[in-house]
Amino acid sequence: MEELEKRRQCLFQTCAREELASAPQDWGVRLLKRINFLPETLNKGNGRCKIRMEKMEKQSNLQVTFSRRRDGLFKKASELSTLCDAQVAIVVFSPGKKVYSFGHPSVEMVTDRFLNLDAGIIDFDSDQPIKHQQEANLSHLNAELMHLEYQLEIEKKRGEELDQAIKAMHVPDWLEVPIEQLTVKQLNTMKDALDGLKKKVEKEVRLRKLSELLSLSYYAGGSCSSDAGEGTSYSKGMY
Amino acid sequence: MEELEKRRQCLFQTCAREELASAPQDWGVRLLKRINFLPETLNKGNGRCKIRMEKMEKQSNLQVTFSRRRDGLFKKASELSTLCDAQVAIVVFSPGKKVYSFGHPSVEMVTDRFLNLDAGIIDFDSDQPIKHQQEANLSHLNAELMHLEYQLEIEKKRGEELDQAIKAMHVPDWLEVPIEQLTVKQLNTMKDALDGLKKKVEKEVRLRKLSELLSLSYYAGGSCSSDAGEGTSYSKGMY
DNA sequence: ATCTATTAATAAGA
DNA sequence: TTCTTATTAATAGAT
Repeated sequence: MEELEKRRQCLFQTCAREELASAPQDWGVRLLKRINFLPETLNKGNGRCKIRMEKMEKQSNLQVTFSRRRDGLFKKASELSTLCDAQVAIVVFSPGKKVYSFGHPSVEMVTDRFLNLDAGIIDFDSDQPIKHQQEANLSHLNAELMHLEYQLEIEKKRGEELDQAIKAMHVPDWLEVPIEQLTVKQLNTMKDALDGLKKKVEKEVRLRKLSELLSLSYYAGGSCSSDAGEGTSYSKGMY
Repeated sequence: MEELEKRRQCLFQTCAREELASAPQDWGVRLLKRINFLPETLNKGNGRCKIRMEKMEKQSNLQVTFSRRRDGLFKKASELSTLCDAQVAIVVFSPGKKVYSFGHPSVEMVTDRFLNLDAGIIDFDSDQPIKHQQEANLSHLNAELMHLEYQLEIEKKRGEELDQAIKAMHVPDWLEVPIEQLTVKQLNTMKDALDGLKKKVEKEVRLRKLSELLSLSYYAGGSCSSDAGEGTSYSKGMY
């Protein structure tokens, strides 16, 4: 087929260029991705897109995303319990007030165990059940704190590294924007703008390279496959 | 380099074979994957392998897998709560008897809600001081969390207002650069710079969220974290 | 803990 | 809801 032949040509030529000199381990995949990328018309369907980690606004998307991710979460939990012989319980309330739960061996079993740990053994004649409760709560909070402090440490470290990297790269003057004076929302907006510009730049680069080769335009048809499957105690209720 | 040459040869030969005749949409990626596969010596490291969904036998692997998947599970839960504004609680017991939990807004809050649904309304009669105490503690924690969420709400609202303002200003001038007049090299440099700046912005966002939560939390410098975190509590304890 | 290569999850659209 | 496609994200195994 001639479309195939065109692709071959394109591949050969690009492959013969010097950009492979520094061949990383996944050079092939990168190269082919780039090639597949070139003709805009080649991509017919929309694939998965990156999303921002914040509340979704569109109700329709939110609904379907909630379903998908809830299922995914329960699947992960199922796998964890299977692979590692762990007990897991999950309870999820959707914004629409529906409740979903997953439990291995059962939600009640796990939460019971957890609550008993958390509240201490409730002795019926002790004169200080309160203390038990408080201590349990305290150690719980302490554990939480330690974890959070650890996370903070990580963040700081990473931040410093990034600062170093940026300093080392001599950012052009026009990129110097007083980030510190912006709000989070502004920063997000800026990030989007940067993404857009970056894509623009990348596209320009691709077009430049392509114009040196040939002006090929083709389209593609194709298929894919998927799989799924699992089964564990999986309850879903509505209230 | 001769390794590169080997790869090229391999690519050319395979590319000339007939197996591409039925070229699917991702033919390139598949092809290159297969090629990377061919010469064993070209694969430096081992990548992810498929695993069977059954109890892992090797203790060493089990331990690390448990950690990874637990983290992954909590991350997914965090994302679910952030994206879909859902309440999520997870409790996990490792085979080693350690307990880990995740909750948004807190494990107690969600399990409470769940148990109340499950068992009906708790009697508020005063013949059970223990219950009273527990409820008092819980309501204390709950109040705290509600406060946090309220603050976040305010912050979000303010952010949206600012976002509107920004949109009204259009894209800043410094983003308008005459791409068409640059060389490929300049474009690449620019791309790198954009990447750097983007990372910087993302980092700033993270730090903002972090410091915001830090200043809100009144437990001895407690903090929260992670790129999805917001008001999510993330606890890990040992008993 | 890090790295790499692979599998798995999933955002959009129909 | 379910299917498809194209990407991003998670993670198994080795270092």
